[in-house]
Amino acid sequence: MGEPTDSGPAPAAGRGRAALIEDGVEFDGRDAALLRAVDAAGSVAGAASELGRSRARALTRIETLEDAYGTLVERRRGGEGGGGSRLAASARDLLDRYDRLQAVLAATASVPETVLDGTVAAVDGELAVVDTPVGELSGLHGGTVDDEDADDRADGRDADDRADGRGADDGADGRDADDGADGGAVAVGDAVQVRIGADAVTVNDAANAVDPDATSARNRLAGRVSRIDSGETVSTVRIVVEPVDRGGTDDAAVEVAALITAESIDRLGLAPGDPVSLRWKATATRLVAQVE
Amino acid sequence: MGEPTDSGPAPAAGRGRAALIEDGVEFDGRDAALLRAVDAAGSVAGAASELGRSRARALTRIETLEDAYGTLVERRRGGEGGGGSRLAASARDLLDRYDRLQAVLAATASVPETVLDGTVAAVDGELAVVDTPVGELSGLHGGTVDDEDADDRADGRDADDRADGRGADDGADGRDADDGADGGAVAVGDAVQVRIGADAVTVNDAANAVDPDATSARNRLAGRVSRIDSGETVSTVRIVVEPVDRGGTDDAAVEVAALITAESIDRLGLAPGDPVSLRWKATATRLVAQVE
DNA sequence: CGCCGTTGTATCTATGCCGATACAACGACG
DNA sequence: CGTCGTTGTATCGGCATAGATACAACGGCG
Repeated sequence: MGEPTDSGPAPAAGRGRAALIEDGVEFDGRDAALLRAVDAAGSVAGAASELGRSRARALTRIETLEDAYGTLVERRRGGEGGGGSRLAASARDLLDRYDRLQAVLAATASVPETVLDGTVAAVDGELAVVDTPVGELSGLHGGTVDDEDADDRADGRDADDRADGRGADDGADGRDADDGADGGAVAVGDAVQVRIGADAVTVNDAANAVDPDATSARNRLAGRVSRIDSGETVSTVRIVVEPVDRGGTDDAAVEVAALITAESIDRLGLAPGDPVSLRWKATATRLVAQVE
Repeated sequence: MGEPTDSGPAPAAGRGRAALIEDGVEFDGRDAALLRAVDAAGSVAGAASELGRSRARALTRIETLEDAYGTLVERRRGGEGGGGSRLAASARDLLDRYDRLQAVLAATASVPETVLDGTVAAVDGELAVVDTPVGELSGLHGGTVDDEDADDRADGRDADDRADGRGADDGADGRDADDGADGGAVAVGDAVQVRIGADAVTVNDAANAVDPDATSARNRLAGRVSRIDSGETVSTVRIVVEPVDRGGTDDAAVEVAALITAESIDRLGLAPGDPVSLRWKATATRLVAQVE
């Protein structure tokens, strides 16, 4: 494809980069490109020359990956055409998984987010209630949902016949040192950031109140549309929410972003100034310990 | 803190690793740990010795980072205690941003997801309609929402007085080579994975139908609760959705995962076998090109 | 003024990863 | 049986990064 003069592991999405990790071995964009090239060329040698990188290195790299991720490439030497290599089914699953991670990263980089600073008011398991300028919001903290039986990873998949080589074994993954912000757990009184992805916020007609008991969306705010940044088919709607009076001095208006389709804007008849009701799930709200 | 015998950049979250990228310079867990150590020790020298790494390297690393991210550490030599270093406000913002990325990554690694294979039926801008075993679903493809004026990055922030050193300039970010799956754009007829995060799916009482015009959530499915994996305060509910009859042979049942709070389960009175209505936003649905 | 611990800066060395190269083993095919 | 292009395997050198070390500059403070 392009000129192979490029270096670097993987530019990936926007202003972030993500890689899978298993057993201490990273699987990054470079590895993904290698597997894809093997798939296309039908041989590791062909893939290496296509990518302009060393064949021997490519082979040892594949072996390193296979030590961590299991069989990825079925290699055969001798025979028709001198031999050749094909991707194992698990390699395709791995690539799919990598692409999904990449898509999620791209999404977090490109989808607007609302970040509110607050203090933890209550902690109950992996859920916490945070006191923010717009009132109490609840969200998730900590990395994992199910700590014990991890690797549960749902996967409805479907009628497709692919093997689901997902689980692997995980292997405890020793070192978890130096990340600073430990696991992500918070305690009452901690200063935290409340992150709300604009793609998680549902906009409702203010008049048409939904029966609160009929939905699992907990967080709720009322506000007025302040601005609509129209894209071709997707628009970012910003809603001004009046801060609650907490006696403090910090009573600036807060703007919450919501990403909705242009069609929905039409359907709801949204325009700046309109009163709307916002709603989003606690489980789509992430709590991040604040630096200071 | 721990013993500095560790190496490697940063194990980060679960089975993934992420880093920020600006101007070709990666900001990873190692850098985050360095900045945090500087903040704690009050000097780069102290931070380096605390982390068990070279002081000179730590300094040059900070300079490299500053070339890309702007001022991060205010250094002062001579004077009381011989000098010292303090984190600039933008460094705290950067750390917060890194932590948020980490949190999102950890979330995608630990939150169940539903992946459906389908084929693109229609593309309209960044939105696409995909034909899946359970009918047509719409979701986002491609990395960015606003391509032109990127770096728009909403940020309600709030009354806090922090400077928002977010925007930077981006700088086009040259190389976007070797990722294989280009940008993420799809075309009609493409085989794609439809990724639905369990934290995006809202569960509604089947009886209590919400006026479709009152919400911006587009995707809708009816099904029955098949299993509830209860966590302490957050549970994963799996809902079996009957496949639509498409004349094909692939008519296995599809299970969709939804992450909801235990409290919501109580409130809705959910139990296996109950009919429910699922709802989630098109903008919370990511389309990923399939490998083969 | 000298002490002190820090920030700057330069240089040498160790390490690890990658490309380059070379050679053996393999097995269908002509 | 020889050819062919591939998979294995080993070794060498280049290059980038990090650690180690050394020394100058700085500026409060005793």
